[in-house]
Amino acid sequence: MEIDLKSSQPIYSQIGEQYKYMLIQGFLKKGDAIPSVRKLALQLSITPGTVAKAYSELERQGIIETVRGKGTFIAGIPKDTPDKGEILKVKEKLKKECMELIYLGLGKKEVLQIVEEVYDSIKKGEKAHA
Amino acid sequence: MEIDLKSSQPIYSQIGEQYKYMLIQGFLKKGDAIPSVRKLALQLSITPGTVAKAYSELERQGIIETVRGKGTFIAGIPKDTPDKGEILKVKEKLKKECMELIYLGLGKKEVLQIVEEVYDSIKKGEKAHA
Amino acid sequence: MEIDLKSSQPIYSQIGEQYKYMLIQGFLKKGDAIPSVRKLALQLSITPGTVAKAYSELERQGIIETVRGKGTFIAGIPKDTPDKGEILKVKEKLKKECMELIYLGLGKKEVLQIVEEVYDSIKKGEKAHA
Amino acid sequence: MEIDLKSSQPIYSQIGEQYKYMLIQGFLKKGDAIPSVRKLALQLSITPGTVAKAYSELERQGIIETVRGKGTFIAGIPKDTPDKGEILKVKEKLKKECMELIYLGLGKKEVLQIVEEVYDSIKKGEKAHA
DNA sequence: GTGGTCTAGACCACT
DNA sequence: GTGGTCTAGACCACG
Repeated sequence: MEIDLKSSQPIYSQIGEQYKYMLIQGFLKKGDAIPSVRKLALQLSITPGTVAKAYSELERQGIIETVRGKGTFIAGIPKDTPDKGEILKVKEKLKKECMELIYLGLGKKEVLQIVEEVYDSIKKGEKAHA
Repeated sequence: MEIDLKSSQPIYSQIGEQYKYMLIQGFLKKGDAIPSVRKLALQLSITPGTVAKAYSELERQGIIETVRGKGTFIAGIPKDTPDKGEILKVKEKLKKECMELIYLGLGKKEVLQIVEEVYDSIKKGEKAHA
Repeated sequence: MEIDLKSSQPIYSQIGEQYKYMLIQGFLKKGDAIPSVRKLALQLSITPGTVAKAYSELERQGIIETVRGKGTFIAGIPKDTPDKGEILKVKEKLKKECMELIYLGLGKKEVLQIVEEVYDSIKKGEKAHA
Repeated sequence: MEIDLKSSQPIYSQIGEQYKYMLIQGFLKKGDAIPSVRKLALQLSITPGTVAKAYSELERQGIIETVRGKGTFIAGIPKDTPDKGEILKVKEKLKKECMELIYLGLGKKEVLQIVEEVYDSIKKGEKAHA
C-alpha cells in the first residue's frame, strides 16, 4: 500500500480508498485479514491513530469487520442497495470534473473516451484475481 | 450566484467554479464586468476577504482581470490547447468517482451513460446563450 | 453539560447522547449554535480531540452541521425515515434489558410500568421548551 | 449456544447472558450440570480462557457453582427480592433505548407496544419448558 | 497480540 | 476565531 503524505487528501481517507480499490479489483475478498493497525502504521511510517481512524471509518461503511483481540477482516462489498442518493452525490462530483474537461476544450466524444479509459484502467487487474 | 455554506468545498472555490460555469455556458464572455469584491460579499452575505481570495485565484488563472479604478472583468477562457497535465489531474479525480460507481454495483455501460447524462445536463443550457 | 469520566461509556459518546437528549427535550432546536470544540473541551476539562470526535460523529448522523470557520450548529432531528432496521437494533437491546428485569423477578406489568416511568422522565422537560 | 464473534459485546459476557436466558426460560434449572470449560470452548471454537472468565463471572454472581472433581452446576436464580440498585442501572439503560426510539419518531404508545412485544417474545418459549 | 479511547500538543485551511 | 488532521505517547479490555 502506498500513500502520498503531500496530498491534500487526508491520509486516513487515502487508506480507505486503497482498500476499496483492492476490493473491486479482486486483490482482496471477503474474509481476508488485513494488517493490524500497528503493523500498517509501521509499514506506512505513520501513527497508529491515523490507521485506526481509517479502519473505523471502513468498519462504519460495512467494508471491514473487527474481531476483538483477533484482528480486522474484509466484510465484502455491500451491494444490497444500489443507493440512488449515493449515485446522485457522485453525479454532482462528476459534473465538476466534466466542467473542468469542457473548460480544457474537450468535446463530448473526448470526455466519454477519457471516462472509458479510466474505467478500463480500474477493471484492468480484475480478471487476474477474481 | 448561489453558494452552500455547509459544503465541505471552500466558499472561495465555489465562487471560482460558478464563474467558470457561467463562462462555459456563455452567460459571461470576455470583457464582461463582474461585481466588485464588496458587492458580491454583500450579496452572498459572506466576508469580503473570502471573495477577494476567490478573485485573486481567478486572476492567477488568467480568467479575470482587474483594472485599477475601473473594476474587474472577464479575460476569457485562457487555454486553447488542452493542458495534458491538467487532464491527468482530472483523470485521477474521475478514477475515484468511477470506483465509487463500480462499488455501487454499476457496470461500464451504466457508468458511461451517467457521464453522458451529466455532460448533456451541462451543455443543455449552453446553446440558448452561446 | 455533565460527563462521567468514570463511566465505561466513552466520553465522546456521552457528549453525543447529551446533545440528543437536549434535542428531544427541546432545549436545543434547529439552527442553534453549540459551543466550539475548544470551549466545550475547556468546560469539560477534556482534550479538544475528544470533543471533535463527538462532534464529527454527530455530524455523520446528520444531527449537527459545521460551517467552516464559523462554528457548529444543530441541524434538527432527521425524522425522514422511521428506519425499521434501526428499530430492530433497539429492540435487540431492549430484549436484554427486559431479560435483566425478568431476572430480577419483575413481571410484565412492572416492566411496562418502569418503561412508562422512564419515558415520562424523558418527556418531562419537553413542554416547557417546545 | 451461539455467540457472535463480531459483536462489540465481549464473548465472555455473551456466554453469561445465554446462561441467564436459558435460566429464565426454564431450559436450565437448579442442579443441572453445564459443560466444562474445555468442552464449551471446543464447542464454541474459542479459547478456554474466555469461557473460564465467563464462568468465574457467573460464579461470582451466584448463578453457578463448581464442585471440584465433579463439574459445574446451576445454583439457581439467586435474588428473590428485586434489587433496587440493579433496577436503577437497568432504568438508565432503558432511558437510552427510549431516547433512541423517540428520536426515531415514535410516541409513548408505540414505545410501550414495542416493549410489550419484546417482553412477550422472551416469555413465549417459557411456558413450554417451565 | 488486538483494537478502542484519551491526552497534549502541533500545523493547516478557512472565515 | 473555527474545525480537521496528524503525531507521539499512554492505558484499557479482550482473547
